[in-house]
Amino acid sequence: MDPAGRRRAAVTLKDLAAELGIHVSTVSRVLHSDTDVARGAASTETATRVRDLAKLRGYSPDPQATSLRTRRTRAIGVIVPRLSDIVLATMYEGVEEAAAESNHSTFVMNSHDDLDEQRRKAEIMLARRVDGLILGDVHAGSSLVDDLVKRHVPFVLMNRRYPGFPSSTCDDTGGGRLVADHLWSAGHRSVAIIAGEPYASTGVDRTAGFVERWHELGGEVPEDRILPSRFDTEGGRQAGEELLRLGGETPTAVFAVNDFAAIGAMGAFRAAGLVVGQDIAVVGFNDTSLAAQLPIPLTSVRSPMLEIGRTAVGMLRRVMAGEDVASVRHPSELFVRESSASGAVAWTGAVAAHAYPSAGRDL
Amino acid sequence: MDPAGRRRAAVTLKDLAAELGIHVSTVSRVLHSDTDVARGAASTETATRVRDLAKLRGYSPDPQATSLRTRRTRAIGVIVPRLSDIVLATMYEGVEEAAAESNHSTFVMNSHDDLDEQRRKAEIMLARRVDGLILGDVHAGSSLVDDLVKRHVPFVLMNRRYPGFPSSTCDDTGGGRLVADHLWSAGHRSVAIIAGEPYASTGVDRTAGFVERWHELGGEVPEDRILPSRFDTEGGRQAGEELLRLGGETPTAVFAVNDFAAIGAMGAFRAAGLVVGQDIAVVGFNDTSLAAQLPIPLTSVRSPMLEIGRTAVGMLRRVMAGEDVASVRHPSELFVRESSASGAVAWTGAVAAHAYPSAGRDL
DNA sequence: TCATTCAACCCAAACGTTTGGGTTTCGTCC
DNA sequence: GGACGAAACCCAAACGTTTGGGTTGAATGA
Repeated sequence: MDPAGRRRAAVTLKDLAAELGIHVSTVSRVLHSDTDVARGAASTETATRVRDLAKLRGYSPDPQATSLRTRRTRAIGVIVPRLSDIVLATMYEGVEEAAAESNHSTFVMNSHDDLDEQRRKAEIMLARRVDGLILGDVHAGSSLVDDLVKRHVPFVLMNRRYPGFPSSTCDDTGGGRLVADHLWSAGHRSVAIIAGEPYASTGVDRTAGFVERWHELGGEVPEDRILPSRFDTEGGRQAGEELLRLGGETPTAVFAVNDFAAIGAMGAFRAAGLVVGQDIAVVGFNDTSLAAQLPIPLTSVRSPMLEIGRTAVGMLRRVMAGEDVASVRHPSELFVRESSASGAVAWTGAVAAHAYPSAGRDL
Repeated sequence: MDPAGRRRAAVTLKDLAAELGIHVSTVSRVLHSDTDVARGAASTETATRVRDLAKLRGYSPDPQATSLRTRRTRAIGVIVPRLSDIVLATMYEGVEEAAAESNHSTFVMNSHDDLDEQRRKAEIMLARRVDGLILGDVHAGSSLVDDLVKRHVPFVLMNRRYPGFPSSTCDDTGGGRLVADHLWSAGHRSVAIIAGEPYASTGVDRTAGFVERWHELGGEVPEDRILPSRFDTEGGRQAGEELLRLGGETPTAVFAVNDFAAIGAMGAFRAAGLVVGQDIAVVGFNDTSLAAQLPIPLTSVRSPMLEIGRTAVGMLRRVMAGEDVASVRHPSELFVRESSASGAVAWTGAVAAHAYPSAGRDL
């Protein structure tokens, strides 16, 4: 045992070649050959000898050496606002899974939704020579995407979209419409929206979809009832409090574009003496695992987060191959629960999971 | 613009050397020199010319080439149960931050707390030639750590500990003791514990700390009132329901070793008609951002998750340098909120943040 | 019989760095 | 005036792969 505790050097192609008495290039071709062997590289007998020894010695190619030679790292960079946001974390899980399946590895970094940090993190990724980028934090009007295009960096967007660039997102507009339909048919006419950050297409689209459908139904959403907010619980609470401070009648229903904001808003309403689900309906978005398990189960629109991540990888692979790819908007489903079941549902907590209008079953 | 949209090749040392009319090794030394220049590598004049041109051309060293030569990747691998668990995600944020500061990059993978997957993910990391590993998912009695030691792989543990190996964790035992003190002094005598997975030191230690202190105070925790559980909301709900199904008197207080399990349990209790904070006290662990914002704010022990992650990186760097390092247990703080404020606190939601006994201020 | 073909290999040059060792060209000292 | 030493460089090998192009030797075809 050496004092430094140094790891013993990994076995290389050269080692295998020497042990077999053949040339290193032959070993490489055998071990790498796409079209099985046959490629004229080696006899079947030699090929099996090579493969057997490789397995025996535990050979695994040095990715650094391979990258140096092939000019590809098989690594993709992922930038998200923050991984401690369960939505992005789940999307990233999908990314990691799909990337692993195609033998890519992933670097992920947090940008904290800061424009400078986005750029900085992207530069770090590129300095690491990633083969492509997945951006989960694109801001409306950001110039970063244009720069990346100019530099011929392959990338796709995830979670948030940006017109003109390929993205893997939820059908946020459609999701907003589902919520409008639900609340309207439950008899609500006075509503408010906790709309999220204005630079994020998610919140903007969900809000737009809701408003659009609400108008179609004959309703109206006053401007001052659409409150921007952070996406976290604290942001939802602040927006909820703000809403209560506004003059005029308190709305009978609130659509928060994010489950966490919804939870914060519920806290604010409860603190003001309102009973969520009776005095005021609350609807969230994403249907995170929490929503159904809350003391007052939260109505929410389920977005296929894992799938959004997986799709992003597939799209990126095609972009890296030079293909043109179209954006994908994954359909969403509404899950109605006690938080918006308007008094009819007993407060015993029995979950009435009648979905509306594109029904989904609850767990 | 080339048809494949190929990225233009990055500028290399050779490019710079050619343009300056000097040798590539000189450029390398100038740009790399730890002890500023002076090293006899080049004149100060040449050095500035080199540096200026490098900046101008946007030179950034090829990490693959560097790694190939130096046998170090400056990459560290991180394995966690799942990144969609906000606790691990936050620790990872700390890891990423600290790693970036020392110019390391990080790969992170999910093991889903599956032993085979742990091994598989570790192998993938090692195949990528990471310089070291941070394991956030070690299981009690796992043989993986021993194997890593045998293979001289530098690693540290995070989040969960394993006797005999360096780990960066929360002082889980102490946290459990804080909860015991709090509940005891609030007058509770009949308690139950939702204890988490038996293979995770976090849950085990928190439970042990609680029980230990409870005994010191003269209390008793019946065996059947310590329920194993998953760490998520669903797991907490199941354990809560199980608890209510048990015969005998319902406990007046429940300690869940994790905020999410606590939230699930709160749901179960409410569904049974119990008012959390009045009929039954609930305490969680980790003080995730949700806890304070819940409709019924949750008493919780705050663990410094970010710091745990940062510390893990510092420890790993020392392990990689061949030093011996001792485990670090980060102290925790109890934040008392309405969920365990035993009726005295009004249900208006006014948060009474009197901490006990090692007080912490609330946000 | 001899050119041709093919299988089964080998050769060597890259990819971009790092680094242990030269080799000049001075200025200085004795 | 020659030795010496330092400053300021250059040289070349190595890290582990990949890959376009050899080179054999035997079998085949006309």
